[in-house]
Formats: sequence, C-alpha cells, structure tokens
Amino acid sequence: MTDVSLLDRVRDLVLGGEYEPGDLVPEQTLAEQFGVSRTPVREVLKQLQNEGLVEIRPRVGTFVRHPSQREIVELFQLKEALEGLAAGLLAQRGAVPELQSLEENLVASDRAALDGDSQRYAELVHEFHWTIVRGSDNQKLLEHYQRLMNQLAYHRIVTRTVADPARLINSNSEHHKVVDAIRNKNAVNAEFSMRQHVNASSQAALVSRGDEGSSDDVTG
Amino acid sequence: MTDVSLLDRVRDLVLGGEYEPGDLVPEQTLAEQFGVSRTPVREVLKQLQNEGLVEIRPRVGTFVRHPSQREIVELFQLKEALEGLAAGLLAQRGAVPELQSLEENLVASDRAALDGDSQRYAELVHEFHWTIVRGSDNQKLLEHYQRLMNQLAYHRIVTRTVADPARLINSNSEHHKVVDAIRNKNAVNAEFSMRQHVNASSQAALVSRGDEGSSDDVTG
DNA sequence: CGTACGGTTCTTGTATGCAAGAAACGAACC
DNA sequence: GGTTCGTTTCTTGCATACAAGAACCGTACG
Repeated sequence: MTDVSLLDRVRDLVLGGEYEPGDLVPEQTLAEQFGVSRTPVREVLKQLQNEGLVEIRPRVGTFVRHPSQREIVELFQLKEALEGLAAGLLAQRGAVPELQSLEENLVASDRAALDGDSQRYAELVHEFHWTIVRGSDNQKLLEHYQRLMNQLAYHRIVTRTVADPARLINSNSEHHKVVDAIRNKNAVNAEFSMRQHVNASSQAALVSRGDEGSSDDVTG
Repeated sequence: MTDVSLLDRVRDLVLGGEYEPGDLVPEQTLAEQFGVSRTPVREVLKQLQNEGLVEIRPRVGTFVRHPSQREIVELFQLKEALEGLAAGLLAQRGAVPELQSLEENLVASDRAALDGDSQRYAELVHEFHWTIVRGSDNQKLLEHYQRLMNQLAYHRIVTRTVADPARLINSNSEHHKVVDAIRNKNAVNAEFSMRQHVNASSQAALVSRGDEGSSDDVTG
C-alpha cells in the first residue's frame, strides 16, 4: 500500500500545490521529508524536469514551472488529437468493459447535470476521459496522455470550467454524442465528436482561465 | 561543441546500436567511458528508462529494451495522430519557411525517386516528417514526437522500408498530396493526407519487419 | 542616498564507500 | 546424473562528504 514510488510522491506534491509555481523545491527538505538521502531525490527531480513540471537551474535550485498561456494552448491541441485517437480506437474495439463504464458514466452525469452538482460532474468528466483513453487499449497512448495531463495540471482547470452551468449542459450533450458513436462502432464519428468536445472544453477552459500565469520567460 | 549532455550521449549510444536490445548497460562502464562517476550516469539511465529505451531491473542491471510488435503498432498509431495534427497545424499557418523547405524537399525527393537512390530518399523522408512537425509551431507536440521517435528507433525501420521501389514511388506521391493541401491552407485535407501517408508507411514498415523481435515478456 | 564590493550562506553537482540483493558457479548429496 | 544448497561475484541502491558556484547581505565608498 505504501509501495508508491518516490517519483509519484514528489510529483503529487508538486501537482497538489504543496509547492506553488515559481517556488523552490529544495532537495534537502524533500530528502528529510521522505526519510531518504538527496541522491534518490535528485533522480526524481531530474525526471520531473523531463516531464516538464519543474525547471532545474544549475547550481541554483529546482523550481516549479508554471506553464505559459501558449504552452497550455499547445497542450490542449495535443489533448484533442490524443483523445480523438483514443475515441476512434475504442470505437473499433466493439463491446468492451470500458463501453459499459461510459454508459454508466452518462447516467450518472445526466443526474449530476440535472442536480446542478458541478463538483460531482467534474469528477465524472475526469473519469469519462480517462476511461476513453484507457479503453483505446493502447498503452503508449496512455503513457503519453498521462504525461500530457500532468503538464496541464488538469484538475484545477476542469473544476473551474464546469462551474458554468451552460458549459456543463453542453459538455454533457457532447459526451452523449461521443458514446453514441462508440456504441455504433463508428470510429470516424467517434473521433470527430471527441475532438469537437475536447476543443469546446479547451475553449471554455482558456476563457475561464483569463489571465493569470502568462509569461515565465525568466530564461529569455 | 562538446556541450552535449550526458543524457544525449548515452541515448545515442543505445539508439546507435552500441548496445543491442537485451544487452546489459553497466553503470560502471559508462562512467569510465565518459570519465565521470556512477552518480550522473545513474540519473541518465533513470531518464532513459522513463523514455522507454531501457529497462532497469532492480539490483540486477539496466537492459536495452526491445519493443514488442504490439508496442510498435501502438507507436505507429500515435505517430499517425501526431503527424496528422502537425500537418493540419502547419496548413493553418500559411506561408512559413517550413513550407518552402517542403517544396524543396519534394524536388529533391522526385529526383532521388527517379534515380532509384533509396538511401538518399530515406534521408529526405526523415527530413520531410521532421519539417512538418517542426512547422506545426507547437513545441509540446515536437517534444512528444521526439520521445515517440526515440522509442521507435525510427531510422533503421525506414531505411529498410523504402528499399522497396514500389513503396518509394507511392510514398513520394503521398508527400506531394500532403504538401498540396498545406500549400492550399486546407488543414482538414492536410491532416487527412498525412494520416493516410503515415498509415501506409506504417503498414509497409510492419510488413517489411516481418518477425524479428516479438515478445520480450521477460517480466512474465 | 545610491552603488559597488567582499564575505557568508545556501543551493546544487559529483565522487566515493558501503550495503543489499540477485545471479552464477561449484560442490555435496540423493 | 540430476538437484539442491552454500558461497562467491557482480550488479545496483543509497548515504555521505566535499567541492563549486550563485545569491544574498552588510558594509564601505562615492
């Protein structure tokens, strides 16, 4: 149960907001916190840099990165392509357990939408997207998607977006379209609907985001 | 000039075939080879594991991974989606330097195709694809693509595929279609043509590959 | 008051040493 | 002859020590 890697634990710390963007993430502190030496912590930080979550400035320190607006747009473009691919692949697979999960998700989402329970709906959205990607039965796609979502620090964005009731309704309707296509084994349509949905969600997220963290061109 | 990171140097060693799939990559040896201690080498190997190039078996050693047939299929699916996205984005951009590069590439490719110079053609194919991805003007896409291509150890596969004259001709014709769409700023068509092209290339590669490295389920 | 300079402190970067575990080898036993 | 068990050897995993560089602070000077 405690067999979660140090990498995951430190990543969760960064994603969880324990360290704000721009903050220094000291090796020594993490080492003490997790009861290990600096050596394994360093390995982990190097990997988090590789994942794009932190930036290591040589001889200075490791800092939490904060994605620029441009990066977020880029990531959303990627997200659209990856989830579109996933939906298409899933549609080709036919009747797999994941389809059943999606059906149940739709029922629960409809209820949450009716109740106006945006918190619950956000959870279901999260589950919806991951189910589709997992259902693509493409492990490499899943890995890249995971990376992508870590960089987006997705959670915070979505929860805020679906606070808008209008977007919630539209989002839910789009989910139905996607599942319809998957159910009918229509891969082209599944991909198309999914991309349209992701695109709409992205637009909403970008708008709701407004202007908070834009440029972090400290290097430039 | 020698300011290439240790990570890149070790990666090139693995991709360059210095270590064959399945081989042990000893920390100590690399450390001596590069005149450093095991510590930085270890960090590098951890990252290469993260990139999917090697597998670290705890307390046993680091081994060059050898992608299974299934993984390669998965990677090609991803490749199709990413390059399709890139072509679409590039088409939207209009007259950028990359378009000019593609035009020149087409001319050179036509010549190489006529000459039956498959070696030269392979180089041009390589350049063609990278130009499109770079031309997407999406840094995150480029990063993911880089990762993907490292995992595919693309070079060896393509060089063998275009040895087939028929495939070479088809490939070249597909390149023309893609650039036509980009030139016309037709994003949808650019993406479609690109995906069709990548798909055809993938099929050819998978066929030519036959059966060499299939299962590496050493882990059980 | 502003600025430049020197020392102090804090951070990472790397080498090294030792421990732990896995595999390989060999001998003894069945 | 085959199998099992103990020992040796090789590998990584981690802790620690030290070095190097950057940022910071206080002071002196203009």
